[in-house]
Amino acid sequence: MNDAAWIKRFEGLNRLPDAIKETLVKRSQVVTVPTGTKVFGPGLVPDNLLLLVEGTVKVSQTSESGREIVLYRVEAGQSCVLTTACLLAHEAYAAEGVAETDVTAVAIPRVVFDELAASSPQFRDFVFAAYARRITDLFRVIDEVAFGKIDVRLADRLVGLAGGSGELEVTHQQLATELGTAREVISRQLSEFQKRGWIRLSRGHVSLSDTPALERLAASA
Amino acid sequence: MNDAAWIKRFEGLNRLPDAIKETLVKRSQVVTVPTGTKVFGPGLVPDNLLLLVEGTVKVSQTSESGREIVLYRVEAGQSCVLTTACLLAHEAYAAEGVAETDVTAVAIPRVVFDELAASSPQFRDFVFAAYARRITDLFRVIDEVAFGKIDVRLADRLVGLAGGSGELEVTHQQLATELGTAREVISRQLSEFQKRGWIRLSRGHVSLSDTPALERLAASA
DNA sequence: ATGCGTGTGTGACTACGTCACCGACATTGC
DNA sequence: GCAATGTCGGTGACGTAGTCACACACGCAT
Repeated sequence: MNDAAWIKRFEGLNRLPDAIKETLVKRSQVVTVPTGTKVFGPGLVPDNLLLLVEGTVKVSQTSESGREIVLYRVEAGQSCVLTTACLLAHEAYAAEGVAETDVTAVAIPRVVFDELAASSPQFRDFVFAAYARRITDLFRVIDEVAFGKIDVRLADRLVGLAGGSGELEVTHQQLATELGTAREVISRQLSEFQKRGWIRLSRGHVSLSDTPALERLAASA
Repeated sequence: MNDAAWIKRFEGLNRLPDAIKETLVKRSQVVTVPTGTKVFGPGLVPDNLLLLVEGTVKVSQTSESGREIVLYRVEAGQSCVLTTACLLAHEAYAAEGVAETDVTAVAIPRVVFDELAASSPQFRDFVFAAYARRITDLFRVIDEVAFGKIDVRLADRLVGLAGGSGELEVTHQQLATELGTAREVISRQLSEFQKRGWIRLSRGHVSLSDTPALERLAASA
């Protein structure tokens, strides 16, 4: 019962009454999945709500034509809440989630989710706040795809993905997928960034040498 | 109590127990809003969930740059459910909803919504099913904007907007807004359709003369 | 008729996406 | 070591979509 520790990681869950916390801990299960695992996706009717304790899950969508775009990432302390809609509506899911790192998560079974939603206003708040966040993310994606310039979007993504180190191991194709564009477009844009001295390129590797410059470009959205 | 008639219009609400139906009818209010009214939007924290009995609400998003794109429409028998996330998460909403026609709707106050969510599994199902539908819509928009060709998207939209009559009163600019693109692009595309004999154009008016052709193009998504 | 606001047409240009292809590099098996 | 193979990245030519700067057409009010 003392692994209730994970609850602290989740913004909205602290406020839950102790009785509810207990149910949550007792009736859900801590699971770990290795990098690359498909957490949910078309054909997989999910029957758990996942709360990510550690790691990140990349949620992306693949169109009929086979092209792919990253919708958002679920980070530690967040939940795969959009799956709940399908979870309860028994619908197939158009997007798929893949573990980008080794992931530790708490899996809340459908029935438990439903009980909690019934019994705890705070839990409902938690769920709807998570929804609001994701939907906002989707709105942002639509805005960027529809109206954004790729140099700006790419700069933004590079900074976002690099984290503190300024080093990232990605292929041009992977970056193209992030933004839902073509590999060549990314290649050319990266060359341009390199020419300006903002990054250094090598096979499967990008290293940011002038992060502020990239941030400035990204900010000019 | 006999205006409970509207409940029948909503797919998921028929299954509600009578007691719940009664609460719903008693504690919500039928409202009518005229064409053009802003139903929700940035700066307006919504405190009602609207169930549309009659009319349609157009939900669109405007980017910082002032460009606009239509996200989806709420039709009779559906609900503005995405607002509930903000409703309960107390967040501002990035999108705005405008009554496209005179609208009759049932407004469920926040507290009633919360009570129903607590007390009725069927109501929760209804809400999450509505969510699933909207989210699916958003995914479709992303897919189309990112990977779709405008001729296809335009053909699809023309057919969708025209309804049975095959006549529609829209400016090229409005169609551009529908798809999140530029007026010139629409103008040229419409000219092309006209050249092929699929439509006839006049100021502020489009009349579909070969709907099947448009549908065929739209289907080749 | 004159003027004005809104809606539409057009050409030149830029940005992005597509296609076809080639060469560089890494890995594996020999 | 060398060759075979697969992945990754570079490049030119081209097509489609979005941008910019206009000019013109129509409807309405004065």
